[in-house]
Amino acid sequence: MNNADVAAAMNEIAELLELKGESTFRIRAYENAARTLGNLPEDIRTVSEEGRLRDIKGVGEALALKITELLETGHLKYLDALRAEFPAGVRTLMTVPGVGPSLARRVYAELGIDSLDGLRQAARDGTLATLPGLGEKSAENVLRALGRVKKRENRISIGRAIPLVEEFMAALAPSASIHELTPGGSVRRWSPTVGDVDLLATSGEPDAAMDAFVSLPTVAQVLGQGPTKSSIITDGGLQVDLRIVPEGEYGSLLQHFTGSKQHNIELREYALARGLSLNEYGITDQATGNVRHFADEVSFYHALGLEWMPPELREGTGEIEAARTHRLPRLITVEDIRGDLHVHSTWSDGTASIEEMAVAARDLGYEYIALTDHSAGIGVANGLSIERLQEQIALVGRLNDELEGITVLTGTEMEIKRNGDLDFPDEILAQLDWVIASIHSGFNQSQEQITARVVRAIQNPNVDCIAHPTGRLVGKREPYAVDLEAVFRAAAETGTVLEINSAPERLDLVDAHARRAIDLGVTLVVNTDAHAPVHFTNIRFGVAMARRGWAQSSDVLNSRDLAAVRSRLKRALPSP
DNA sequence: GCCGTTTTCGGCCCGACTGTTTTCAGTCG
Repeated sequence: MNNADVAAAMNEIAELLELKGESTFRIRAYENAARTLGNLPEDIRTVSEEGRLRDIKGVGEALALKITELLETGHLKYLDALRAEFPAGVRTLMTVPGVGPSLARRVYAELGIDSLDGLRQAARDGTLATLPGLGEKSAENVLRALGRVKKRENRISIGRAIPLVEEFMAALAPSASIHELTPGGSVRRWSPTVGDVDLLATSGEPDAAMDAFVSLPTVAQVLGQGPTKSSIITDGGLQVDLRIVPEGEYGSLLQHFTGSKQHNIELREYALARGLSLNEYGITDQATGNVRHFADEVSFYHALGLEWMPPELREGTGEIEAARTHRLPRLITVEDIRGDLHVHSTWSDGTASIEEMAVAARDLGYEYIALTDHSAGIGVANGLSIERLQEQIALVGRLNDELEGITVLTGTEMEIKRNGDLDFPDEILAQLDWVIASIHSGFNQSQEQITARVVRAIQNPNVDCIAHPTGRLVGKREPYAVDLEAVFRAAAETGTVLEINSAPERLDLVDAHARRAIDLGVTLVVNTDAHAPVHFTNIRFGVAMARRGWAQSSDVLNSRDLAAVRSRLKRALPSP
């Protein structure tokens, strides 16, 4: 029973309460708790044992009792009772876009349907259209929507979303009817995954702009079209919404549709307490009814007495209070990055030579890279033996004599083996400039085993860095069961650096973890794990995760120059 | 069900679009 399990139970309760038609506020309380628990960097069991459940925002007396019961017994009577009211299939009906709790409840209660197949049948044979308030069109829409049932896998990584968004921007930009155009929502916040894309525009002729939008060649289906909002599905299955307001209201439009939902809820509660009501068109003084409009976001936030917040911070995790009290972090930027400390070459599983990688990095303006080919223990990636590693060290020495304008550090991405042993002996590691240790095997080990492996590597005086510390693959593989809190504490104590891996399929550490690590005094490094020169551009995704983790340049090792990096290495530090 | 520089009770963000309705509920973000 870990944080994700407890969060899942809270979410299931929320969905079942929706089916029952319970108070939306009670439902929201469970959803809030689920979201908070899902992002909680600490192990919920520790929090519970130390009697601090009530300190978690959104957890009151009732939820604390339920969480405790869940942790102690593995079950929750309240949830079991709710489950008994609806067959499991009824909940899956709500995964159909357009089918909410009300329709799912009625379909079950009045037609006895409790599966997607049953719903499809009823939509086809006309049964569904017989329900009061529904007609032919509703049945057609349900039938079509059954083809795009909401699944977690339907969210795409930010790495896939950004190029698609750029294509849309390019296709719409030539239109005379569209003036300003910016992506909003999870794309603008650089969320690790994106469910749909919001494009935000100003236009003098919104109808013409919407016509142009829904007529784009990539559009497979038009979900809706109006003067301020239109929605389409691309042939790739991605939903894209276009929102349009007049020029003078662009600031509030951007703010509103950048979200997040939680940020907006908190911002509006903050505004309401000051007699102001917010929407996408402006700020309304509730006493006078006067509406003020804003052409840009900065003036919108200033009108509320708040500093402008970078979109990456807008997740409802304390950013509004920080903006009010002028305590926002000065977030790291891509321009701050001076080198990449996780780079592969053809010596292991990369596609370019050491020199090609070094030259590509230099062309980006970097001062240094660390060559970190895999060690032999990984088995599959052409890992280096001790003999090949020593050949490589010698070659890098010669390369550094020849190369102008960039320094290649010798290094390794060394496997932490299943039994916790490291792949190279200490006397070999001591010859390297930079040592990364990481896990590519034994993902299913217990939390105790995996944590012990990582902590043991951290405690090795020759290990500088742990790469992709949770091993997760976005939308494909859950993190292994490592106790991150223990890892962060060990890393802080020993001066071991933890990586934010920028590869779009990894993004590991992710935002909330990075933030917790920083709070505990850990130094981070943002690397691309480049296996080809083109991968260096992925740095923007890793920097985005760092920004979402409230990281400043001082928190990130490779924002420093080479001399500062060298002096920060573990072997250069006094013993803890 | 949570929460408190109005409150321990009475609030809880806000609006667009659709389909089926003669004024609105449901769904979504």
